[in-house]
Amino acid sequence: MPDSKARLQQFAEFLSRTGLKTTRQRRQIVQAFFAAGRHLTAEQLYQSLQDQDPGIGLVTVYRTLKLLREAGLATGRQFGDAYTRFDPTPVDRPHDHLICVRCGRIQEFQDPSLYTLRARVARRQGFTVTEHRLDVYGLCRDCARLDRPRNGRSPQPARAGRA
Amino acid sequence: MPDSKARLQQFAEFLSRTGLKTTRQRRQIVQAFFAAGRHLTAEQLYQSLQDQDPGIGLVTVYRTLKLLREAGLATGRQFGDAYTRFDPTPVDRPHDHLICVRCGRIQEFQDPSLYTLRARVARRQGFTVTEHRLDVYGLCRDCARLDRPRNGRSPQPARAGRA
DNA sequence: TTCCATGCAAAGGGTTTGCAGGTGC
DNA sequence: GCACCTGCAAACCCTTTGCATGGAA
Repeated sequence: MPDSKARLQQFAEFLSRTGLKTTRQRRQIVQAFFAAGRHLTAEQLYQSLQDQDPGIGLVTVYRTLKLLREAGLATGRQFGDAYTRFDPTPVDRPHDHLICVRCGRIQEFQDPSLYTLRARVARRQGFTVTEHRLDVYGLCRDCARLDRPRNGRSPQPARAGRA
Repeated sequence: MPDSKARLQQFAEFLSRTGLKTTRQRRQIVQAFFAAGRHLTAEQLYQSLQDQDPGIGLVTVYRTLKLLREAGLATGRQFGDAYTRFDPTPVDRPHDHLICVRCGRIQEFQDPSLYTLRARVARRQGFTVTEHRLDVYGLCRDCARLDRPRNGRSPQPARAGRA
């Protein structure tokens, strides 16, 4: 949670600029969002707020996340399960994801050469790139280790259901 | 639709191997699926079948697509809208996607250096890669052209709602 | 003749919307 | 005080499931 203050500020400005209001709920949701880890679902964010203020509805969380996206401060992604997961934007550094198909763990990585590739592909196809998303699927170190000796299935199964 | 005969054959084998039955509906759905373009939604596949046989239900299309996935002959992807889109598998060549955020058009590309990148990233993070998925978002040639002179919004808006 | 398959209708499940009462500004 | 907000419940929408009838083997 580096410059979450600045982010809160940005959101407040977005609200007043758009003629919207700063409410207790929005403040808390946005604060919790920037303080939390990445890849949160609306439900998870909602849960994390219940402790400090049970009077915040899931619906308001959804609505606030929508505003955050409109403000350019959040991005939504889907990783194959039914949920939309949210990240702060602009993210501290652009990154992509490694997803363990066994335990559902999500690791991040960045590789600059991806931008070269992206530009090359776009040029060839007459496309103007604005963004991309790369998901790499496989087994994380722990799950790969468990897989090699034939161990039953172990780590927590992901709720996911990739094709 | 190169070896769609072979694919039909594979599916028939899968069915009998699993103790399932080859029905008129399954034959038609699978045939239409392999004959059709890529990235079809269940609904689109269903529509394309209505002409030749109105007696095929959407539910059966869903069920058959599920079987195709279990047989390893189809893959499902989500591109940011609510629908799951289906591709024949193993695909003629591995490919990734360029998605126009304006008109929803989907182009394909392949770039071998992606595999190098993927391997490098995995090695660094102790990950064992099985597959990946790269979606590049932006404007296709036509939409970019329409965007430059300030033209209202034009081409068919995607039903999508990316973050 | 035995299961499996189909189609309809209804249920699931994440997300959005309508509405009546609250609350920033 | 006028909009905008909130929370609840209900609606949405794609997809799946229950059930009674039909059909492959």
